[in-house]
Amino acid sequence: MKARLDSIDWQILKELQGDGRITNVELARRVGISAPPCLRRVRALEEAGLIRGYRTLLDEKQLGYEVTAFVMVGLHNQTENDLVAFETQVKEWPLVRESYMVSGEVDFIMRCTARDLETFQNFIIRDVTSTKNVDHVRTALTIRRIKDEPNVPIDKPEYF
Amino acid sequence: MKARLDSIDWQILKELQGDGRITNVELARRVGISAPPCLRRVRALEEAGLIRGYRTLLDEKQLGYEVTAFVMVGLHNQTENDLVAFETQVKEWPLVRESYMVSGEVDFIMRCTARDLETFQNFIIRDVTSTKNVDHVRTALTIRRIKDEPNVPIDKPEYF
DNA sequence: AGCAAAATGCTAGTTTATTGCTTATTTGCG
DNA sequence: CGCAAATAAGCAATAAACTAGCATTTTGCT
Repeated sequence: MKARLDSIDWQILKELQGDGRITNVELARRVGISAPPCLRRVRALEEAGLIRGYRTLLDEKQLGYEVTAFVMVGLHNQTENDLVAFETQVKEWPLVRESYMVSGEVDFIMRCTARDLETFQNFIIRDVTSTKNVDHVRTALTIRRIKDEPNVPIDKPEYF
Repeated sequence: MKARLDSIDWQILKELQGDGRITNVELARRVGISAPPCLRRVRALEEAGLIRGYRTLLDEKQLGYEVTAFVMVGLHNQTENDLVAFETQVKEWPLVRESYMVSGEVDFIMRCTARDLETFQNFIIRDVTSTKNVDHVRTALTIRRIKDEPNVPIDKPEYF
């Protein structure tokens, strides 16, 4: 595992973020080295966990998932046991795509996707609100997506 | 553009979601057809917009981005003009990775990433709260990521 | 400067991507 | 039901990419 990333590594990460299916040859060309060392760097970045994986983004609407919503949950008790218990539950709910434990007025924020409003409402009523230790649940249905650039901005590394 | 997806298309999407860098040969093998028609299907899915793109997921922490937070913003006025004005602003903030307009107690939810807490706080104070028409701002710092599977669950399509 | 470790580029063999073409399958309609 | 058109699949061939091994260069340290 590398102790530190040089400017070529940063460029590699930047290019890969923009296009996860770029060929290694093209990637090498863009960052200005030949293909073999480029591939070795990518493998090393994967190995080090800096690259967590490669994903294909799909259009949820077109696939029949009409509803995206945020669900904010507050628990009654927040001992480590309570938190882990809720986490375990969250992981089992297929509607939950992303979830974070947060500080503030709520304990968890979850981004959920459902085929339709009814499915979502059933999920909230039957599953979420009825879960042990859940104090309050607030939902926010998304009306439109404003921005979707999950990428880290690798422009001015300020790092090397 | 295809009117409807068959089961092979669904399998393709499922496999690609799981591994965005799988080779076409391997993908074809998994879905049970030969490589050329498989590639043609993928291209068609891209063309139709069902595949929105390919991304590489990076470990933000390791890259020096310590802070991930959700910011919920409510506006004073919500005419279409006001909303669009705020959206335009959101798109220009590099800290904002994802943003949705939502219904409920707040108007916008944004997922933000910053190098450190100070950067984030400066962003909130200097940029967000001082933006025209912003009524209230609530922030929730993430303590840990519970789940991160942005993928649509393509298991029981109930669709074809 | 000089050595050791690490990284690069080159070459070549293998695998994959991609295209044109033919055959098979599905679809729609009489 | 059966035919014709349209659609999709498979095959073969070529171009491109992947990847391992090796010689060379660069880097980091004393």
